[in-house]
Amino acid sequence: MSMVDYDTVMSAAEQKCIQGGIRFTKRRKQVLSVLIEADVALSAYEIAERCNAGSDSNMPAMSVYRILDLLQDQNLIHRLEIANKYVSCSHMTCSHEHDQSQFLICGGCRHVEEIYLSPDAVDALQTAASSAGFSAISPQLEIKGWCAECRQSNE
Amino acid sequence: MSMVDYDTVMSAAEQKCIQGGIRFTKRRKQVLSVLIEADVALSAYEIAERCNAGSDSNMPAMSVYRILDLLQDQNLIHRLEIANKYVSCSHMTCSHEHDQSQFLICGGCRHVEEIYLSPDAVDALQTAASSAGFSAISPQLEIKGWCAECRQSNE
DNA sequence: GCCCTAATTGATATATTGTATCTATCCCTT
DNA sequence: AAGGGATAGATACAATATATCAATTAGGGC
Repeated sequence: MSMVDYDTVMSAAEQKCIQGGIRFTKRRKQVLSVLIEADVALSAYEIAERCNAGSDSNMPAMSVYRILDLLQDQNLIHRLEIANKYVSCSHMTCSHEHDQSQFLICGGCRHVEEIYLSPDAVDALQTAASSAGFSAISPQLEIKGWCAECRQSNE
Repeated sequence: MSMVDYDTVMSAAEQKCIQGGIRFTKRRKQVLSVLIEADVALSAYEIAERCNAGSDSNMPAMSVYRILDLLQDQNLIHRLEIANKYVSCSHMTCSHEHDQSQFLICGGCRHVEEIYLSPDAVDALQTAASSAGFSAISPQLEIKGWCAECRQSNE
């Protein structure tokens, strides 16, 4: 997320919260900051740790969960169910809606990479899902795989 | 799994275990039976409960986890990471290898449906993964979506 | 500015999922 | 029958997540 100016992202986030009818409080800023500054996906407890690292702040894990739910509702972060971890949305400063996002998650080291599937590929998934009686696939796709490093060390 | 004769499946499973150099013990049969007879994906603790339901059997959850790992190694079951649940493999009686399997998981009710993606669709995913530095996607794909019922009740 | 209300946070308890470790038992081989 | 590796039992505990109620804070109308 260091490709976009931090302040720009944070004020875009604030706007989204206001539009969503919620406040962008100190606590919420703190959690979002940690995710924006992290270059990896983090668990809720890891986020709490980073919030508390070397400061007088006392962020309980329970608050982190609460805030994560909320940030997710505002489309500011993504929860990766395969990894049980969270990442900040890479489209926070975009004004238009992003109805699709896709993540690759390494089954070994749990490294997460955001990718962009062709509309055709997404269509193929949607078609397969429809045939099975599912009216829609999630706009957020998680695909497990193996990064080159983990692939090597496992063979 | 009721489409194939239970005994046929179980003896195929036994063969796979023997070929894998492990025993097909009473405990392991018990866990696999529960999964074969279930028409939904089950959590480890749900499996333990079903093992113990109305009998003198005492299957601890810890044993279930151990056995699930083992059955997975023999390709007899699948662990669905999005749902934190397990299903029996629908190809247990096949003699050839199945290097791909795909599951749809409802984000609402967690209903699981096995689907079959076209090789083209899988290729598209693999290509996207390669571009992102992943050498391989998992042979087991999990796609979250919404079944028709849950879709309705959420809108 | 003050009060009222609703949103937010704190605090505690507990549920759920999963791993680690050590001991006891089983069963195959010789 | 004995030895040894595989399997199962038992216990503890780590990690992830939810529920609930009380305390506090912030914003809007007066």
